[in-house]
Amino acid sequence: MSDTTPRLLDDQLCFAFYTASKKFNHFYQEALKPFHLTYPQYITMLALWETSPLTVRELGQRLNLDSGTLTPLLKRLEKQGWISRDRSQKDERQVNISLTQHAVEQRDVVYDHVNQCVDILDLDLASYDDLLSQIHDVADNLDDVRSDWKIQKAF
Amino acid sequence: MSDTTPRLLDDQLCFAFYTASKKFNHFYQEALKPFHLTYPQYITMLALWETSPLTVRELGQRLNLDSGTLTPLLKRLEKQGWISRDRSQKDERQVNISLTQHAVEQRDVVYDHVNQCVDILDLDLASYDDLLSQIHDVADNLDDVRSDWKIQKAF
DNA sequence: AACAATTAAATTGCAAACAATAAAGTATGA
DNA sequence: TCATACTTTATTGTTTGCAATTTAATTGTT
Repeated sequence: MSDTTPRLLDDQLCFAFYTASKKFNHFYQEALKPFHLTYPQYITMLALWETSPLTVRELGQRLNLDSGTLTPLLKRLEKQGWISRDRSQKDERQVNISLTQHAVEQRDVVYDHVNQCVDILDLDLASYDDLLSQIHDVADNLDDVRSDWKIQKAF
Repeated sequence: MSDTTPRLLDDQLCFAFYTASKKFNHFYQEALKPFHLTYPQYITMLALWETSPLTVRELGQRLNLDSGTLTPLLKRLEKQGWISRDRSQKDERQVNISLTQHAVEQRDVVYDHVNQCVDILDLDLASYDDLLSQIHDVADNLDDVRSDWKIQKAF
């Protein structure tokens, strides 16, 4: 992998991910317009439609986001009537995020609409899952390096 | 591709890109610490190390960023001594971005250090380029859809 | 019980990202 | 020439994203 000649911008894996991620964002932003949801709000809803309620911490682990990002995002989702935020009775530190009736009802409507948009992308299932696993591999590698650094720092 | 059962969060291509892109961001953020560059600042420098000077518009086309993002970012790069911003004489609307002497001198230093970090990722060249082209394909698909929507809107 | 250590969420501050708009220069056409 | 359209950059406002810190609650230890 090492090489003396620098890779051009377009040959950089990081830049491909950076660009593709932004384009996905635009794509979903457009697809989600009827529901007034941003993409980060949408994946938050996806996580909650899978499992609900979840604490802020659990959501954060699921989405790789910290409370600094989630707290204001969740306040917006609450204001728009998608979720409710309630301090846990058992442990007052925790805040439980649950779906509103509206969110439960809209689940399939949102899903159908978004999937209809995704279908336009015309990706076939085999290469989709293949690509997915390659991306997960890279992401795992990046995790490993991060923890390596942490170890290095610790000593 | 169409399916009645909703894909779970972890099976969504968009989420894989979203997550991987953030992890790359962390990775480079760490690697670039010695130079006090953020990742978006770094790719801006990469573009300029390839070709310089560039107008703000040309940089924006290269990086898929608009002036709302670039103007403040470039002001920060200027303040830190990496670039200079000068109104074009020929066309007063344009601002030429050029490298400082410091930036020219640091190019290889930055490159060597970052590449050394990337080597830790341990990606082999064959799958790297293969993955790269798959990602470009997906990104191109997303572009097409966006332009389709524009056409739909126009009528 | 009383203290410290840990944990969860919120807050603060900064850098992106982008839509929408404004401001200023340039090009075009009557 | 003059008015209009277009282009380029800058500005404003909103949402993310994250590091660092704060606040409050819980757990552990003596």
